[in-house]
Amino acid sequence: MDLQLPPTLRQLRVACSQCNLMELCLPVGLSEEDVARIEELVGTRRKLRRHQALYETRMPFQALYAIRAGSFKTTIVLEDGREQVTGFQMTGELLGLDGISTGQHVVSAIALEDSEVCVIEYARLEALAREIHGLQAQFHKVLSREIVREQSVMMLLGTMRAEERLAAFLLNLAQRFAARGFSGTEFRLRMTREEIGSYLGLKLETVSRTLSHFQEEGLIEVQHKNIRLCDRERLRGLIQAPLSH
Amino acid sequence: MDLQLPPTLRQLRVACSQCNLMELCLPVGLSEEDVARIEELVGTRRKLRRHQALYETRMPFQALYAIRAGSFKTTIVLEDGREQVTGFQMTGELLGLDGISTGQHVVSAIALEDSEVCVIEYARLEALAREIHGLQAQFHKVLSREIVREQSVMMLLGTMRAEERLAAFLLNLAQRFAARGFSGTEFRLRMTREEIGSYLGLKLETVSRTLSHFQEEGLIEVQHKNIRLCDRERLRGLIQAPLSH
DNA sequence: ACGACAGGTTGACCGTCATCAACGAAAACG
DNA sequence: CGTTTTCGTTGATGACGGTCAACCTGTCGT
Repeated sequence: MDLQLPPTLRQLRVACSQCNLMELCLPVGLSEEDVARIEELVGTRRKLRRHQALYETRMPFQALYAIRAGSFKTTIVLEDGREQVTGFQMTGELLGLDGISTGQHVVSAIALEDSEVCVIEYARLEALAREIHGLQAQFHKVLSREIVREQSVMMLLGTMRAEERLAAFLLNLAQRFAARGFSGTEFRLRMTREEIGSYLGLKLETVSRTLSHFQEEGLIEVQHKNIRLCDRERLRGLIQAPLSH
Repeated sequence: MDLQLPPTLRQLRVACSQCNLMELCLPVGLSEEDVARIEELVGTRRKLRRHQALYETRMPFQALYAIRAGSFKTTIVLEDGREQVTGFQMTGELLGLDGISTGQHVVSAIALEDSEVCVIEYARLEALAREIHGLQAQFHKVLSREIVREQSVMMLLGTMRAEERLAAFLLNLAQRFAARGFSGTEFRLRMTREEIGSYLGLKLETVSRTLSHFQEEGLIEVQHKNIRLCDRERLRGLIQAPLSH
């Protein structure tokens, strides 16, 4: 599969207004008129193969990326080599927000499968946000939403037990798949057990064991990377009432 | 101590340009001219007693708050009552960023001591940010910095052991005190062991034990809430090389 | 299509930190 | 100013999840 598309195809820009991700991406809530104006934001698009880095720690920050197709993980590494997955991103979500702070990327973004992103040059985004109130508002919401998301991960890592973490993780994935028009009860994990564990502060063996355990309990069905949620309610119950504390 | 100041004193607005926190707060990097313009941002100030809430979960979001004096913790609670401290904030830092996303506050902000904040009406901030490029840039950096901070907490909670967490916590506090012109080697904790533990994903007993252990090792001196860092280098070393893994 | 390797599962054992408990000290309250 | 409550320390014990290891399966690359 060749990533170098012929020039004609390459120029063929899929306008935001034509994109089926509009409700999930930056243009949310903008008027038709404003959407037309922000289309100039997306200069180019970029394709990535599985395992390829969109950007890496310490690289200079210049652009944000909206995921058009595929999915990513973001990771941060300690000096001693320990690595942590800080998030999994799906279509419509924005990558690169961490770079704004210092002008250098803090995390690395790695494609979990062959993927494509829209490149949003940050300087242009700032300029347009000064002109289009709706864009500014939406961008701030995206930033704030990321703050909130990370807070709930902190909650998960700080207070939850392994079962609860996995349950919360699966339900979160399900909800995001559903928001994208896919099944919220049956889906395929794009990441390995080790990546899940890294995100949840668990070892891969614990992830594997806990998934098996969920299956024995009839909560889910697991077959490799294919997941099927059989009993959402009980899964949800797991989070709220860990062990009748 | 009366919180109701006489009207004259109440009106007496300490302008941003006169505030000694300028280098830590929103005006960072702005021209004198621009600073003059953003002074209209701070409509009022608000004093809080120890343990008083600046805002709480689910309260409608309307303003951000810049800490003028004192310090805060932000906490999030799960339905089952479990609580987690998501951050400790000091002078010059901004509170309320979590509310932008949904228009409701997600966390609660509680004063750790008698404190004072500048109220920054969010609508005004957005309007001014559209006019003053430097303010927009700075605000985005603040949002992004919070994202990055939370990522390093995720790293801490996900991969570090109790000793490492405490060491990282103390060094971070020290650095922030130093940035504010206070001693970076001797300071007073504003929070309880339980709050520290909640933030670090540990129980208060573990926090207490680990601090005692650090003291035995000659790394720090602890007396109640007073901390003195005796050997920053070895403390730092603890984080990078946990147990020669 | 085949082989090599990454990814996943399961078991046995062990370490870190949580839990329960008792005590002591400081600080907040009237 | 004394009393009560909150906060902190330390000890004993145990559980949860980490570690090490063996084995299996699917997938990727050639």
